[in-house]
Amino acid sequence: MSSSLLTGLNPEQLAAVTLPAVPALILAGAGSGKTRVLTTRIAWLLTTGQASQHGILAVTFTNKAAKEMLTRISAQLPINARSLWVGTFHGLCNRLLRLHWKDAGLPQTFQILDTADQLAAIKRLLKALNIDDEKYPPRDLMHYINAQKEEGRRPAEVEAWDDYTRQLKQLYEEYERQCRREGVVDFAELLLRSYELLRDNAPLRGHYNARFRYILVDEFQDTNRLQYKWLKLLAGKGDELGSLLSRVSAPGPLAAQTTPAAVFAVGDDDQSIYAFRGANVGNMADFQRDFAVDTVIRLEQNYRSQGNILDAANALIAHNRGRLGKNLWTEAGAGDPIRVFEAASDFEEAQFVVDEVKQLHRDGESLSEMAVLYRSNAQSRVLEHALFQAGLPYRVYGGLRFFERQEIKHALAYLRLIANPEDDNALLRVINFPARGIGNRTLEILGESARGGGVSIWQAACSGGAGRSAAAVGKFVTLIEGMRAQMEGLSLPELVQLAIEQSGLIEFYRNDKEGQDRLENLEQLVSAAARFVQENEDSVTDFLTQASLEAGEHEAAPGQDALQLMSVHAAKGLEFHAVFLTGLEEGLFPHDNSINDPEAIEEERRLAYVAITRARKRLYISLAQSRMLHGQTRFAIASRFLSEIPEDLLKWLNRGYAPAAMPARQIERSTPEHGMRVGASVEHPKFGMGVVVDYDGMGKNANVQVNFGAAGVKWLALEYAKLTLVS
DNA sequence: TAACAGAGAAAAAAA
DNA sequence: TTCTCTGTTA
Repeated sequence: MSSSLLTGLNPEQLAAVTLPAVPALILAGAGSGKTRVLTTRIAWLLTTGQASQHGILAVTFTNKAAKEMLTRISAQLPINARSLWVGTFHGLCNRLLRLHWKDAGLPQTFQILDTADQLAAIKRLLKALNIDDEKYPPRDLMHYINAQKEEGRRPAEVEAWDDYTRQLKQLYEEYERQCRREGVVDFAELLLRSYELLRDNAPLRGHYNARFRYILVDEFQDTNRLQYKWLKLLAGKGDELGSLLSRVSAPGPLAAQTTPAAVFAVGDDDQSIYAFRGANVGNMADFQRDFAVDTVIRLEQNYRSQGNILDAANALIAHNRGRLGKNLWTEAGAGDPIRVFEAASDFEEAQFVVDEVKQLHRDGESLSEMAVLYRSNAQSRVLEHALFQAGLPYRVYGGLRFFERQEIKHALAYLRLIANPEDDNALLRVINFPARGIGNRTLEILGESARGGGVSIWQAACSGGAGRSAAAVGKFVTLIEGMRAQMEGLSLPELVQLAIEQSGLIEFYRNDKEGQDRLENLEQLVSAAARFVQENEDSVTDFLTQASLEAGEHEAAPGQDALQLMSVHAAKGLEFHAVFLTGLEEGLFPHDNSINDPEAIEEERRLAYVAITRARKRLYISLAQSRMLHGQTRFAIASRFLSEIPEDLLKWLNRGYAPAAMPARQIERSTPEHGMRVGASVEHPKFGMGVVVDYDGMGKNANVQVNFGAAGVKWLALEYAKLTLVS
């Protein structure tokens, strides 16, 4: 049985899959069969009887990855999906907290705030405390609080050195109080609370240490500090502070005496592209040190891309310093060169993509096997326009997901309110939606009376005293109580139906001339609830939890064969026959905001590496000399990343094109006497290559403004600056 | 209370 | 350019 499981694995994959119970770091390059190794290892542990379904925990970052893993395992073995702990960090923490809500100090039916809910809660807090939100922008405060939690710090552990930080700390504390009062937890809290639960409860920790002997981690390079600390605790590696605490509070035999679980960490430092949201690549080194890892396996054979594409990726990423080190190779041939197109404008670039896609499609490639990637979502507009004109079907990834849509959030807020009237967030969301005559003034009065009495807004609303709008508020209270009275004996989908009808949401969107899509989404919500009770229990809390933890897919409904448009971030983990990597310009990719920070540049480079390694057979790289950005035409030079790819791998499709062949659109200014027209390429002995952005003055007073990319944008006096015209 | 106009900002994103 | 937020006006 296990022999068939292992056939087709290469030596490194086989070694990883069949490792004994030791901590191991698997450096899995792009396209090296990482998911296969993870799932086969689980299947192998189970079939050889080394572990029971009970004893394995596997953690990922996205629901998609978790589902994929479960699907693949069950294709190899009959498993009980419930007894296997496979899920996202947040999903697994939620599972722990639901099981041990009492020990964790949470109400049994605690609700989960997503980012938008959290921000709303913080705004409300600032208003209640009368804090100037100019001085303490809600968004900044949210980041501050989340950052503290991700470092594992409660307000008591936060250092404050001046009035400003003391205030931040104070606000963090008030925010926690508010969450506790309302019975809600945010995403970071799921992690932190679950971490503290294990840290402070020695028997419980001992139980899970004894249970999960095998812990597998996917995308390890994306873990943040708290996630790593959580893993350490769960693996029985203790936490200096934690074991100290438990030694004081629980003398006697310690859980720390159990042998640590075998942590199988799979990651790729070269694909670490989420530092901006707290990912800490340093966890890979920490892991090796803390767990005394002496098994590091490199998966370097790539099964996805052809040679030239891999060579380009390897050469590019070699410019980063401090890598753990890896070099992808393939048995496939070199394949096509990388096609490079330098367009005069973003319009021309889009047209190029359209023409090539059409050609490939004519040659028999399906559109869904082709992707257009860009650094920032704003770039999709021009592309979409050109694709639309050409009548090519396309699908854009990004934007709002199903459970993030306003109509869905409104409907869920009614459900939340029925389930828990103390939920001020939910109440404020819908008390006047659809409009029922309860305005700001009324809400202020309600808010003050709630605060004064130390009660929820719901209770304040029930006790009347809402000023002139008392009648409207009373009607709202009656509405919600009416719904709650009727929910007895209703199934979840029936309850959803009831909520969207009686709240007036359906009627509101029916009368709204742009509400058609929203109506359909509300209907889909009822179907989603019906599906949920088939696959799970008929529980409102569980449904609301899933809605918070799984906001749904980013893509538009799949239907016909369509070209895929997405940001490079969104493309991670995917692969395509042909990839168009667009906008390879200084200032865009790498982005302006990264240009002065060497670490940020390295992350941009890893991002480019991820983009390149998405392609199987064909890779196109394009750039535009001029581009409409923020309503203005900007000129840029080619990205440094392009010059970091060996020339012999590149095939320039239009190098040395005649400016006359450029579409009329962009350069309307005539060429000045010195020849440095806007858009011209120039070279400076110190600043290197640049592009002329503007000029003024004549003769001895002539100045030109040049964008040198990395060296910045500079005004230079032509008389003194040693500028030479290149093109 | 709701609609509207003007100002200001604009990288990426999972749970 | 286009979206979001805020303050003003009907």
